[in-house]
Amino acid sequence: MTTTDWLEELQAERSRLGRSSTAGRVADVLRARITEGVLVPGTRLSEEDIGAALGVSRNTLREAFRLLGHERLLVHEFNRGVFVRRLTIDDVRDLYQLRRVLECGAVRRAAERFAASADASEDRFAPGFAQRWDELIQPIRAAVEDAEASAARGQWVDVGTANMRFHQAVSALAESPRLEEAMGHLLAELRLVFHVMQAPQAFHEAYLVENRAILELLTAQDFGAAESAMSTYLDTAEAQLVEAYT
Amino acid sequence: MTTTDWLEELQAERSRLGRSSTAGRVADVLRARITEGVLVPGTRLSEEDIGAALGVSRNTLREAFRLLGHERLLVHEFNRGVFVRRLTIDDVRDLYQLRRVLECGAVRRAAERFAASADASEDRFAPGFAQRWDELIQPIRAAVEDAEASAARGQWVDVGTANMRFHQAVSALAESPRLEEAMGHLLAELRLVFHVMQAPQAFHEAYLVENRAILELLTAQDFGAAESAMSTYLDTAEAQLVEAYT
DNA sequence: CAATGAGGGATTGTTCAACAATCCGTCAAT
DNA sequence: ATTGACGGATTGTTGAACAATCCCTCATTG
Repeated sequence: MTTTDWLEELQAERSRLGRSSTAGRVADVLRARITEGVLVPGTRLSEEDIGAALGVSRNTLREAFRLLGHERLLVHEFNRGVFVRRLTIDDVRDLYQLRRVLECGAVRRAAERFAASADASEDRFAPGFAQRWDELIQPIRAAVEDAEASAARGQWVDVGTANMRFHQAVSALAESPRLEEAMGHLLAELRLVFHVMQAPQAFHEAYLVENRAILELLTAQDFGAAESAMSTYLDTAEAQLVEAYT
Repeated sequence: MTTTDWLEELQAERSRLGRSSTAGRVADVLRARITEGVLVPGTRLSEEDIGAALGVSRNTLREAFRLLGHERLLVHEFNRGVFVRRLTIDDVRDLYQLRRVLECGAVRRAAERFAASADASEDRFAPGFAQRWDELIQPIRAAVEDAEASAARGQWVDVGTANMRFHQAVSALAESPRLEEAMGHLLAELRLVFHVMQAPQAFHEAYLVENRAILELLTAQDFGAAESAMSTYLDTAEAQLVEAYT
């Protein structure tokens, strides 16, 4: 192990160090409450009350609000305060429009890079993409298996989070930090919709087999079929969600 | 013109009303300075100095910093201050990776919706997409013509901004507010790279004909060719930029 | 001469208190 | 039922204050 290896390992842990901002931690707490569904969409977050409850100043709290506002979990109305975002049907449609672009795009990028690294002539992109394929889809496989295990135990909220992790892992195939972050924000926003839905079992159960199918297609390196499977998945999910949302 | 029409028009102008936040305006000023290239990447933005220069309090200024930090124009290093973002080569590659997904994805979405609204059976998406096609590509045409006019006048910075508007307009084909916003942030980030480049003429001139070609393909409703043309465009642009950045 | 360690000035992180601006509900008037 | 005015409550913004941290300098040490 050379010196540079040590430094790279340390650099990977740096993110854990710089995390010590009060506003950031406050944002973490609020984000958890929102994604858990404790803070229902539409509720107003009073600066004074929450500041007193968390023991932080109004200024610091406002910093945290800005953070969550940019993640679209809160909306900030001037001179009125911040509210937990309430998504409209158009928002849901837009989110799925973007999911189509991001998730199918990630699969497509993976396919192109796989092909580019298969014939060794053109490896302009990350080297050895095809050789690393088994590791690359490992997180996807883990998410699918977690979802199936949780379903067997009847823990449907865990199925939901595992399902989210599945899609996050698929988007990670593009190996683009910005795409991955955009996908993370998108899924956090979608959670706001899922919480207003009843019957999580019927909703999540149907997607178990679809996720498994997409995983097998990716394992078989059949990218075209995987992309179209993802596309139809998103079509049905959007239709189901839009219907349940009215 | 019925009453509901009036209300919809007013609602469209609401965004112009709520814009009166001091932090937001400060962010606008700083954003302009950054995208103009006056604030060179790497420079530190002192809270005290800028606060005094703009006549705003430190707290308000920090809110503006946070806004621009979320747009990735500034980086915030704990206990050290905020700096104009300095992009690495990996950042440039990632930005183009995301451009491929977003811009090609937007063209693809447009193609799918065009086909869906062409056979009137399935118009689940926005109605009459194919009928509105001429209006939809109008902003793209305007951007191309502006770029050509500015090039004829030798105003190469205007060519650059028109070029940006071209790609923004292409991404707008998906009619997804979130995709459009993501594209806007992406292009603002890319401006940081363009400013460190010399010879704007040689850089932008080559893309005039390519943009025109993509426009003509879109006009002819040849979506497949338009998407692949955009893809090769991004390939060459990325290669050129990566080379110039070393 | 290189490396280490202590000191000090400058900048940021966070809090607090205060005032102006704005919103919202209530109530009276027409 | 609509309009207008009033008052309480909340947010927007500021200025000051103190603690925490960083960065530069310089002396020490081997």
